[in-house]
Amino acid sequence: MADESAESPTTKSPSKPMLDIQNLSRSCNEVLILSTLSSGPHHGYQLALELEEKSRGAFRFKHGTLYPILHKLENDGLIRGDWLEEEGKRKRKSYRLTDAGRRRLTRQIVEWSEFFERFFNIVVETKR
Amino acid sequence: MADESAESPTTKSPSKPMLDIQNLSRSCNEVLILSTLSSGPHHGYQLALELEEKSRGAFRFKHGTLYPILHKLENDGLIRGDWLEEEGKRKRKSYRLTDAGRRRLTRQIVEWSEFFERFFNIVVETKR
DNA sequence: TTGCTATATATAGAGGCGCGATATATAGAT
DNA sequence: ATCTATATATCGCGCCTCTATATATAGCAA
Repeated sequence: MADESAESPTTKSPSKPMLDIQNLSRSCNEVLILSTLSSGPHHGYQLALELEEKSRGAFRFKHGTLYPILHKLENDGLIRGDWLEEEGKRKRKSYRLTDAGRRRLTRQIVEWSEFFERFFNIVVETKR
Repeated sequence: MADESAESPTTKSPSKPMLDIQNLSRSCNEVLILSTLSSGPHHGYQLALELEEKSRGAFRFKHGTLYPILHKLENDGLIRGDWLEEEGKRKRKSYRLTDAGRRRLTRQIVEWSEFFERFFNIVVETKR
């Protein structure tokens, strides 16, 4: 929980900070899901397939990982899920981004960019 | 301690590797430490200070995180620590990279590069 | 000398999180 | 009738980071 509700959403200062290392996995999963949803609604199973395909096998979501994350994101108001029941199809839960989710995605991308910059700054410099 | 001793270190196919998302935090901490050590020996406390400084405050190692990692890295043979006792100084444990640690660092950098590439490929593409 | 701060290392306990395993259910192919 | 792919859900294990605590010494100030 404990989200960014304290800071002003409109006047967003870009100096704010950073992803902490302890949350990299959680945040990475979140961004990948939100990113995929930003191109349109997906259901869970489809999300996992698409991410695996688009990453050429690199990002494989396990079911035991994916569904709890989706529930959490929905609970946090970042995505919304609606059950679809179509003829001749298994019923599925179609998720789409909320406005809050879209804002979160934008912010997360900034944070990841900063993280990468600093990370490689240190790693490449010392390695060189 | 279940490391990668099973796979051949020399004949490593570069097509396979990749960081899994679940290990991002662990691996990030590892790379930052190994990178810093690649420029010369450091003791623990000094590592934390230097990383915090070089990242302009972004990467802050807590003691409870740092020392267990150092012990693990030493246990895995990636770094080696020697106690230093100098006149008028607290005794410190000076760590330096082993050959295995240097190899691990090189490999980790490749994996992180691939990770970044795929990550941004997905994130930027869908966001655009 | 007493106390405070910075340096320096160590570890136990708490909490979070992904994953493996397992369960349920249906559509389509063999 | 059985198997596989689709589709969602949840429990418990294990790993990992953090907080808190402990130990120890050097240097400085009261």
